[in-house]
Amino acid sequence: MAYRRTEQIEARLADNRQRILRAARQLIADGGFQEAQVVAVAHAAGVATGTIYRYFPSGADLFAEVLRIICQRELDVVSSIARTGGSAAERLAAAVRAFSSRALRARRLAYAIIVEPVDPEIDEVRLEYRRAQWRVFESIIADGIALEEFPPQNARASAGCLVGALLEGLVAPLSQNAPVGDESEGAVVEAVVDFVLRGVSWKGENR
Amino acid sequence: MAYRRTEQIEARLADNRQRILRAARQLIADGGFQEAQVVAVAHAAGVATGTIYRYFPSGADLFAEVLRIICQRELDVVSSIARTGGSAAERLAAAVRAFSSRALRARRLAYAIIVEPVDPEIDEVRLEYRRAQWRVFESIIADGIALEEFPPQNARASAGCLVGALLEGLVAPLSQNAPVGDESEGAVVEAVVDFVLRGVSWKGENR
Amino acid sequence: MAYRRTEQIEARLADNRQRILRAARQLIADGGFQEAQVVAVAHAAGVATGTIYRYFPSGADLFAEVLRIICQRELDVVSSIARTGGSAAERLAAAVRAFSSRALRARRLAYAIIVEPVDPEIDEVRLEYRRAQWRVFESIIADGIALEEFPPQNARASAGCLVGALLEGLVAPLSQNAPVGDESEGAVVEAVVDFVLRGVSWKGENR
Amino acid sequence: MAYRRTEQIEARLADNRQRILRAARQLIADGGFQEAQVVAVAHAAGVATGTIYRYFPSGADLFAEVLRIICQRELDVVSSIARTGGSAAERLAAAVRAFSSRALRARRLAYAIIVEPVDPEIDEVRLEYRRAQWRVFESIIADGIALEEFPPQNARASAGCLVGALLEGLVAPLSQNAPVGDESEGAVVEAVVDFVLRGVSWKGENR
DNA sequence: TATGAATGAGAATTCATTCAT
DNA sequence: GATGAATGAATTCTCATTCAT
Repeated sequence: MAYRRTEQIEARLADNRQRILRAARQLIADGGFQEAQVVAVAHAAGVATGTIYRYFPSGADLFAEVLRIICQRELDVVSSIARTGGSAAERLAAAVRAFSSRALRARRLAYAIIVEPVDPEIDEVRLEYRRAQWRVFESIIADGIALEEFPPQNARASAGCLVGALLEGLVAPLSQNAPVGDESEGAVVEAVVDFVLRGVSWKGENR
Repeated sequence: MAYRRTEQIEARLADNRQRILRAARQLIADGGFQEAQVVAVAHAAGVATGTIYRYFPSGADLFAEVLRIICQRELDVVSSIARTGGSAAERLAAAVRAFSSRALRARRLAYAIIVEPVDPEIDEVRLEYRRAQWRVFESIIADGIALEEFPPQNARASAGCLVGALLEGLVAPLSQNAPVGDESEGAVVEAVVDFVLRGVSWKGENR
Repeated sequence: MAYRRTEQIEARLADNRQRILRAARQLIADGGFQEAQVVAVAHAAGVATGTIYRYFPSGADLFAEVLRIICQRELDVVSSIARTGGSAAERLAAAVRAFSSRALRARRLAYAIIVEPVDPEIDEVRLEYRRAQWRVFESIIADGIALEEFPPQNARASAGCLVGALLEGLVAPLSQNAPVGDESEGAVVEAVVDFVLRGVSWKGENR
Repeated sequence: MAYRRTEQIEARLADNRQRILRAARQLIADGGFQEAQVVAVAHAAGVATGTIYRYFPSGADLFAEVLRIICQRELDVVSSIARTGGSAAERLAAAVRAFSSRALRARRLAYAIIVEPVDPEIDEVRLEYRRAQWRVFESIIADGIALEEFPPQNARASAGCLVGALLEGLVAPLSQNAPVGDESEGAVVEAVVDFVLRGVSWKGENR
């Protein structure tokens, strides 16, 4: 009898794919890309090693896909906030806070996504994500400039600085257990928000 | 006749060590830590594999040493500028410009140093370097706050943001051949300088 | 269809393990631990190097396991004989003969097991085996002392001497192709039996 | 001017040779053949690595020579005692005690010499030494048989057993930190002496 | 002759990928 | 399609021996 790709089979396939991706994500979140080896992912997903290669051309592709999914979700959250009403400064602050709070909730994962590269192919995805992040912030900044809420500036460069400030100011030190001082995390987030808001804003006189 | 460790021999030994370090540095600059394997370094340095181990306890130690040297040099340059006279803002701008111009000269290397970890031992060095960078900028900011040149702020957090802004704003995109726009590099540097200066400064009113 | 670990597959796995152990044993028997390297074992077993590591955590573990198996078998034979009925002297003689005849059948191997250490981990197994051997003979001697079949003596020290006499009297010279004289092996065995029996027995007068 | 091998030069050469041999001996005594690497010997002897190769064709030859010297000395001591007056039993006991006390004084060395092989070439020397030891004891036993002090027996086999009993009874367990009981070393030596004397003597009746 | 830095073959181990079942 | 044992190239590190100075 001929082979039929029934709905049931389709469902099982999709399910397997999901389980693999989820397992990989979990492993990355726990131990970074370093710990996420193909065999380990297979084991965690409850499938055989070879099965991974039915769904992904290679281990690198799998991890790139994981990264892509996570990044996309983050980006969606941040950019939806960015589209909310309010002044540019308000939208910027909200976006920064959203990014921060999410990153702080899953530090090891955030570190792996943002800082820990392993493979050029994976790095490529990471970079794409960063560019997308830049664009989200760039558009808010550009809006602010147009409205004269922010001074004229290279919006793209400022967006880059902003993203960098977020990453370094929040993710890197926290994920590394490098204390930033006695402040609670919330205070650090606010300090970062202040910094980046000043960074894009009109400069005052000494007072 | 007894063997003498003549100056010539000393020179050869020192030279070998230098050649190994330089070869390692070059390989890292070209292909990151990924490409920098002990055998490859030996080959590039024109020595045998075993020779590497006469000068360094392990491959990781060699690469950590490379990183340490490069970072120290960068740090020295930036911190010596940070100690020069002038207002806090002037010193900050000078330090940022020095950092930037150097990083732009060796992008792949800067990327490897700053972003690409490989080994916990190496990562440790990288992290120390970052903390040192933070401290340099933190002290300038603290000075500025004391002089009321800058507003009250979490100097350490601001320093972190500043370092992040530098890394992301300059190193990461440039080293990845991701164009930041049509501007020349110099313009990007100035945009970054503007951003971070605003980031630490008094905030003005909309105008 | 789901993968089933069928009996056939189980058999193949067990067979592989056996083949690796047997290949290792053979290599040790031929050239001692010196010649028994992981790659050589893999080759001899007809498997890839990596396969060895599916069955054993490390090369040392493999070789320790080989040693353990061989030693255990020898010990079982000798100690089962030691538990047979008869006078202490009869049991001792029987145990010594059993040990000897087996050792003579595989000299190089016996030598490797008994004399040739390579690795602390392997040495540990060898040592345990010797201690177990001591205990077997010690208990027979202690029985003989209790029954006044043997004179009072340090049973443990005597057991050590006995084991040593066996090893040196039989294994070492024979395994090294050092002829012990014109006698057939059987005669040597009997000479050793005589020696150790006298060694534990009442001493007579000159006659 | 022509090169002259003056007495002074001869002396220096002999001195170097001695220093190398002594250093090697010391290293073997401290850490066994395992620790005695050519470079380490050179360092300990205060000469260059290459110098070793002026005096010995290879590392193995050096260590074999060390073994030869130590063994010869032991043999000389034991065999000179064996030639002293007294009954065969007295001479045997004296030789065994001499051997034992010397071995106990330098256990690690004794272990290395007797038990720890490393290299076939070195092993060869060890074996020769054992055969010489056998012969020393064999001749005493043969004398005892001729005088009817000892019963007829295979003198060579008995000598082998005797050597084995000594090695296993004294050297192996002690050097391995395997306690032989609560007895002091002296008691163990005496137990071994008793065993081997009984081993070569007339057997009595149960009493 | 003496020196000791350099050599490089060799040994152990890892892990992405394949393929017989 | 799924399985997971098997593969083996790749990598690190060691140490006896050589040879330019």
